Amino acid sequence: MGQFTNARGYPIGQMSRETGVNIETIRYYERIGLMPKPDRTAGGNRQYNHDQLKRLFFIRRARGLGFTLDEIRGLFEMADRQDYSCSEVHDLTVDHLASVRDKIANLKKLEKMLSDMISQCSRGDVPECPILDALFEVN
Amino acid sequence: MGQFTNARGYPIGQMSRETGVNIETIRYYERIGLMPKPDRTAGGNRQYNHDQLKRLFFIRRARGLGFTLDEIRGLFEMADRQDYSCSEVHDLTVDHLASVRDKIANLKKLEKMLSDMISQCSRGDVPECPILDALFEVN
DNA sequence: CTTGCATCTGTAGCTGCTACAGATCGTATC
DNA sequence: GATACGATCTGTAGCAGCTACAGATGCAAG
Repeated sequence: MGQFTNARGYPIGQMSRETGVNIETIRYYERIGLMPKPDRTAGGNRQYNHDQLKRLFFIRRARGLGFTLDEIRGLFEMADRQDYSCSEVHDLTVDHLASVRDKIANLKKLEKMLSDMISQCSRGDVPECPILDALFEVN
Repeated sequence: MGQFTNARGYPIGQMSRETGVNIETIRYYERIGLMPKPDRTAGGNRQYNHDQLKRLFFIRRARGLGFTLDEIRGLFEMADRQDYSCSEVHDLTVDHLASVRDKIANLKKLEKMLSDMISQCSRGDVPECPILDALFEVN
């Protein structure tokens, strides 16, 4: 970060490069009210400030952790209230963790079913395939 | 299954009840060409046959295993060709298994990050929250 | 002044459904 | 035959969370 470079704010392309969030996605976040409407140049281009950069980083990290946009909105509301309580954030995160664990459990079941099916398969160039049979079975 | 009940085919509601696939979803599958266009009564209601019931079961099972609709289309194409080879099915399934394992691995990383964040949290009614801090950190 | 990339708005598409509204079908009962 | 009532019909729009255009401008360097 140069010392004078951002006196007039960051254009959207720089926001994108620094956070790794796609330009179209940044505009999308603005449209749905997750990012604030930034200042504009005389010509109409967006000019972001440092707080907005931090906010976008936050969104990106939270998305990376699998929070939905609505959950992120909730986190911002808590953070924006001066009196938010840490335990609300805690609870939201615990809920999210539970849903992640749930997904893991389901995927593991899947994994077992798929690998069982695969191990039944002789892999020959024949028209009898135990995998297709398993899927076609009516009972 | 009664012996005469389906002489004239299954109406969509029965297809739905037997397979557990939502009526709207069955019509959706038809629209995207995953289910064939069924016969119609004089009045225009859909009348399905047993093959179509099997096909819908197949879709439902494959969806349950996390195959995408496109992958299922691929499986049907293989099954519909008289000369499909079992090893193509095998390979598609192996690929799918790999993507399931990949998802599991990613979710496990997530799980660890979330549970670490949670264990940092004292849960107090204070405005310093290590969870929010972790998300807001710029570096 | 021109070149040329960056950005703009607006809209449509993606996956896999789901949810209407408003009309018609089909069957049982009177 | 009339009527009632659930099942089904078509068509369209919505959900999450983006992504991908088209066609018009902005802006900075040479």
